[in-house]
Amino acid sequence: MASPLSSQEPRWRRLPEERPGQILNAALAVFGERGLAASRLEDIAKRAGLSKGTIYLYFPNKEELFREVVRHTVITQLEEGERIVSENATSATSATETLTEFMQRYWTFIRSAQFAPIFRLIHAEIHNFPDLARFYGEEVVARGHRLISGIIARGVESGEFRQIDPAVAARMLSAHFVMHGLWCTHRECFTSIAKKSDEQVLDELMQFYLYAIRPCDANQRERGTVTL
Amino acid sequence: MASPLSSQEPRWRRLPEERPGQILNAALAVFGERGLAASRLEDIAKRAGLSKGTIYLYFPNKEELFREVVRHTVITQLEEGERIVSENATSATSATETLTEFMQRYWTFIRSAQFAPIFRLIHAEIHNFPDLARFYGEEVVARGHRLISGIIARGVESGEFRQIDPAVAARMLSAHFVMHGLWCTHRECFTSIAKKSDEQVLDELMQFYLYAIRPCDANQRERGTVTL
DNA sequence: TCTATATTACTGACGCGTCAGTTATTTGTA
DNA sequence: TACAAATAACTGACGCGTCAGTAATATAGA
Repeated sequence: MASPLSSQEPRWRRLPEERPGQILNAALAVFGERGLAASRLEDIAKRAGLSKGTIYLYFPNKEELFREVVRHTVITQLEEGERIVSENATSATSATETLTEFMQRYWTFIRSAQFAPIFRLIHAEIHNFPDLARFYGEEVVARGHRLISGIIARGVESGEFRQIDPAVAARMLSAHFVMHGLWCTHRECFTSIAKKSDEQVLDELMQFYLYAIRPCDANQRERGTVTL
Repeated sequence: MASPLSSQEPRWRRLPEERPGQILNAALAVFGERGLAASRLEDIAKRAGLSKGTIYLYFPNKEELFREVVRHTVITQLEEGERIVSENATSATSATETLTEFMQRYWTFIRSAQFAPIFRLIHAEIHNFPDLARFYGEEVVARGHRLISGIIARGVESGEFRQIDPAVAARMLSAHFVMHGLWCTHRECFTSIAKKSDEQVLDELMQFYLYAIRPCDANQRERGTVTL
């Protein structure tokens, strides 16, 4: 794997700035695969190209490392998400266009390497870390739903979407995306999507959802333009 | 909790027939709370009102116990589900009625004490137990989706539902229900459903989904009859 | 040379799995 | 019916491996 160490190269390099991030990434990967209890600090260290002791220079213990992994990952994703959304806010497009673009972004987020492990971890440890659970519920789920329902509400007002409770519609969208994301992460197990690409699945999600929130007449019109 | 033992009552009773089931139930509860690795056999034993050694009279080791917990729970639920569906098959009702009734049953299943823990466990251990993952994917998810798409297909044919790929529609239904089931299990964390009852959530699910699969004209008509 | 950074070797707690021993129940015998 | 012997069911303390956390040692880099 690695080239044989020339005697010149140091066995390791001092990189105190980069260590926390490296450790957090490695930890997310290992925690995500094995779960908190079954993950060994030594495996995390190996994955980060370090020794176990080094982890303890940056994190007080396994539990705090776990907390930081969740917080760090979630916050990183959140900022990334917010950046994306604010980019889009500049162009004053229709609610449908905004929503479509949002769904595309949302799907890439859901299908990113971080989402599935974090989701699993949070749901697995929700009993043991109520503080993280609350943090996740408030800062991620609720915040995300608020973002979506904002778009929906605008569409309802403009008549692009039917009279529907935006909060409900937001939950439905989220449920679709999260669940399909999880299934796609384990394609090999779930035959119904085994042969479909991420793009195909997204397409199905968008079509289904848009039909579900559009008023009857809009769907009528849409039907005319699309050939089955 | 327990009444003080009268000197007559034995410290324990021989119940070889009932033991496996008791152990499996206790194990599901503990595994579901703590996860596989963090669960101690002694806690499971205590919960079942037994000592640790007794577990080893019925199961070879922790891992096999886990396998059996998943298989047993899943199969039990599956049989229950099938019983319910076959009951309903006798009455020749409309696809909409069948679907509505199915959704009600499905929701009670999803909201049962067993569903959330099993879901968490399978998703947490999917990497470590590929055999269970395949079993779950084939025998539960795929089978369930086939059941649903059968109902949908009938509705499409009869014109009750719009022209939609029944397999896709089945997945969407499932995604809605599973995800909302998980959220409802942790109401305290998810503010958007914190104040809603299970019945309200089901109602929202049904209304949203039915709109999404009905043809435009049916939704038009429906709109007339329902006051918002 | 000095010290912050990293490694390696170690310790102790914890929990799985075992098994010698205990208790409930059944069966045989009077 | 009564009680002893046999058996099946169950218990809980202990051995042994594993791993989080720590102490002692090494090395990069100023």
